[in-house]
Amino acid sequence: MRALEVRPIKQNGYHHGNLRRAVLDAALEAITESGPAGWSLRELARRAGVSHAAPAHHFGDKTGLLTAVAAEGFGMFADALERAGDDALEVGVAYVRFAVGHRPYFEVMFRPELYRADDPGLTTARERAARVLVTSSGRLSPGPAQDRLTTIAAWSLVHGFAGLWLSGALPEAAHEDPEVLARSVVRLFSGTSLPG
Amino acid sequence: MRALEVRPIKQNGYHHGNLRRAVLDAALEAITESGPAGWSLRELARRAGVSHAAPAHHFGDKTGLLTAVAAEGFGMFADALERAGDDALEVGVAYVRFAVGHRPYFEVMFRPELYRADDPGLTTARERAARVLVTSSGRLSPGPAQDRLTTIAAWSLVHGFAGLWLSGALPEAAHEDPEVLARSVVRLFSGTSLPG
DNA sequence: TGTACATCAGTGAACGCGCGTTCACTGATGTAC
DNA sequence: TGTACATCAGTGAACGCGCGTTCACTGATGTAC
Repeated sequence: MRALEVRPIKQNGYHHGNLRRAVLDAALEAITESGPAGWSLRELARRAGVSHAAPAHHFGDKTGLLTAVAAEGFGMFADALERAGDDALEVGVAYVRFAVGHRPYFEVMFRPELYRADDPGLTTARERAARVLVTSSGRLSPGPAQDRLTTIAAWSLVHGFAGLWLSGALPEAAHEDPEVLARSVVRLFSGTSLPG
Repeated sequence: MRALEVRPIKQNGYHHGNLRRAVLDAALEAITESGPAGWSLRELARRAGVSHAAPAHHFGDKTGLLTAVAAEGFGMFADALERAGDDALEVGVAYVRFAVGHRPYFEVMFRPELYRADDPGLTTARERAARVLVTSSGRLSPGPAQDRLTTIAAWSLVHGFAGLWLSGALPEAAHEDPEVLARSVVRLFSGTSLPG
């Protein structure tokens, strides 16, 4: 499952050239509108303007397609966290930014029952993301014995904030910038909160 | 949608007596196995041993059924949080305990796109639960200006922990008691963490 | 440069199946008298 | 206590539809010579 593979775009009758990408994009669109379960392979084919058998040709079945989505998502996610560096605050904010900015990916990534969690590319990217979380949160730990708890707490905090935001459970915050709010929340947690 | 209504059980041919409850229980079972989207009304009818038209008779459609599940879930959830009292630690632990112990309810409750979020009974119960969260977390706030942030942070923490636990994202914790681990995590957050 | 051929991405017709919905019907229950 | 009737929960046959899957086919591309 080489999710990030990009092929040259050619649109001449047979040999679409980028059908795999087109179906993935249709899937992301459909997930945005109806969630990871509210559509069929035939609907994706319709959206992508290809024959109804084409998605199965590339991905086998829905699970294969969602595995590709999750793998691509974890790759982008790991990149985003790594770009945030070693600082726990920035990594936390990047976590939320990714979830809000790449909602269809995020919605699939943390529902492993939707895809094949043992996909090698996916696993590698997920571990890469986890490494950033462990490293950055470690610096918040009051002592080595609390390292693991601190990582779990920091991860829970940003993951929960993202989930609550995405589900609309924070209605009073609907018109705030989620990134700004997340920054305040993480700052409060990490004990460097400023008054006001 | 009076989700908590209980009728006398009578099992004599026509007039099942508790068909509504039977279909709801079948739905909870199906959600446990396949998530909130991986089944049909006809499958629930088969599970409950009633005619295939019966679920629609009671709930209209899938959305109606999931509204009943969410309403019942929020009712139980609010009860559980209220039982935990004013203490933020105990409320946080009760939050996680509910999520882990009533997974199919929890999985529906925080996906409002699955149900009619304006259902009156549901709304009332949800607000009741929110009140407990606001009240208990307020006692952790460093000052009135941080009350709201503190509530969001505390809520995010336990919500995120529950989500990560349920999705299996904390594999190294798979054999620990989620309630014990949650207690440690919340304790760390609330600044009363004990060494070890 | 030209021809023959293997490969394989993508097509589209055909299939059987489970779905939600409709609707006339059944029969248990409660109530009126 | 007995009878007639209205109500309505639940049934089951029938429907049209979209689904995933299969499979013979098409035609663009790359390669060998």
